[in-house]
Amino acid sequence: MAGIVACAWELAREQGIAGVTLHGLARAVGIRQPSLYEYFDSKHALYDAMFADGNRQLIERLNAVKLSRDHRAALKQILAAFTAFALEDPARYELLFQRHLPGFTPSPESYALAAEVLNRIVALMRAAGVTAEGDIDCIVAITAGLIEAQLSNNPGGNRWVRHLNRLIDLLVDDAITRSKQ
Amino acid sequence: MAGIVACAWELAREQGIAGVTLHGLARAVGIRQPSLYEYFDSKHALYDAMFADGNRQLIERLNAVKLSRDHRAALKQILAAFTAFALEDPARYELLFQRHLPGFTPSPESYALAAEVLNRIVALMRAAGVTAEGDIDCIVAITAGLIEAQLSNNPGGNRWVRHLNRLIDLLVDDAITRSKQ
DNA sequence: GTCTATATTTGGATAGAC
DNA sequence: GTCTATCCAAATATAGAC
Repeated sequence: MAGIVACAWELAREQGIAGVTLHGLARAVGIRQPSLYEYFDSKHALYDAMFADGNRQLIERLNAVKLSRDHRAALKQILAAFTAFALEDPARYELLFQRHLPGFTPSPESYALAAEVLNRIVALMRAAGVTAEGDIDCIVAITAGLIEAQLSNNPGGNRWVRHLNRLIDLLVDDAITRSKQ
Repeated sequence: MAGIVACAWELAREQGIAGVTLHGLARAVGIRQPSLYEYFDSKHALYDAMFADGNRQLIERLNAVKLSRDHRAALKQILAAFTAFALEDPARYELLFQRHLPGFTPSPESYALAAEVLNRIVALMRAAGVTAEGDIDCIVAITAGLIEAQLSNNPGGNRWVRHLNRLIDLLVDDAITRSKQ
C-alpha cells in the first residue's frame, strides 16, 4: 500500500501527476490493473492517498527544521523549507497546491493535513509580527507566485525564488509598520 | 472561423479549458465533429487559435487604458487592467498563462502576441523606475501570485487582488531605492 | 464544406474464477 | 489478493461520399 503510493509518486515525477494512470501504475508495481482496486476504490481514492502522503512528507520536512529563536528568521527558514519542498518535485506540488485534476477534491481527513501545514506557517508569521489577515494573505500569495514562476519558467533554477527573503523582509516590515498605527 | 473560436471560449467558460472537446464544440457550433477539421488541423491548432485570440483580446484591453502621465500610476493602471482581464475569465487565463494542457505549446506566431503583452507591461515598469531584471521578475510573480490565489480560493471576490496596488508601491519604492545605490 | 461511418487509443471500472 | 476477460465511455483522427 505504502509501496504503491511511492510507486505512484515515481510515475508522477516522470510523467506529471495527470500521467499517472491505473494501467501504468499497475505495470510499475508489477501487478494487473484490476488488482489495484483491492487497495483503492477509485482513481480519486489513489489521488487522495497521494495527497495525504505528500502532506505528511511536507509536515515531516517542516518538523525537521531547527527554527531560529528570532521569529523573522524562523519564518524565513520555514518558507525556505516549503519552497525547497515545492521545487524538488513539481508533480507533488501540483497535486498538493494546484487544482489541475478535474473533479478531485481531497477528503476531509486529507485536507486536515494540508490545513495543518498552513496553520504551522501562519503561526510563524504571527510570531514575526504579521497578524492582519491581509498581510498573511500577501505573504502566502507572494511565496506561491515565486514558486510557480520558478516552476513554469525555469524549473531547477532559482531566478525567481532567490528573491523570497527580500520580499519577506519587505512585507514583514510593512505589516509591522501598519499594525502599529 | 472567428465564430467557432468564440464558441470555444463560451464552452471553456462553462466547463473549463480542458472541457473543450471537438465533439462538444461541433455540437455547440451546429456542425458535426469531423467538419471542424476543415478549420483546424488538430485539437492543438484549435488551442493555438484560442491562445492567439485571447492575447489579441488582452492587447486590445490594454490599449483601451487611458494611461496616466504619472509613470507609477500608469503601471498600476495596466496591472489592474491585466488583473481584471484575468479574473473575468478563469479559463482564458488558464490557457494564456498557466501550463495545464498536456503537450500544447503555442506556435511562434501566437507566442509573439504573448511576448508583446509582457513587453508592454515591462516598458511601464521601466518607466516607473523598475529597471533591474530581478525587480521586474518580482512584480510579475507577485501579480500572478495574487491572481492565482484569488482564482483558486475565491473566484469572483477580491480578497487577494485588492492588495495589488499596495504591493506595487512597496516593490517600486524598494526597487528605486536599490537602483540608486 | 459538410456529412456518415469508422478506426484507434486510452483509461476507468466490474464480473467472476482461482 | 490476484488474475483473465470484458465492458464502457470519451475523444482524436481519417476515409470517402455528396
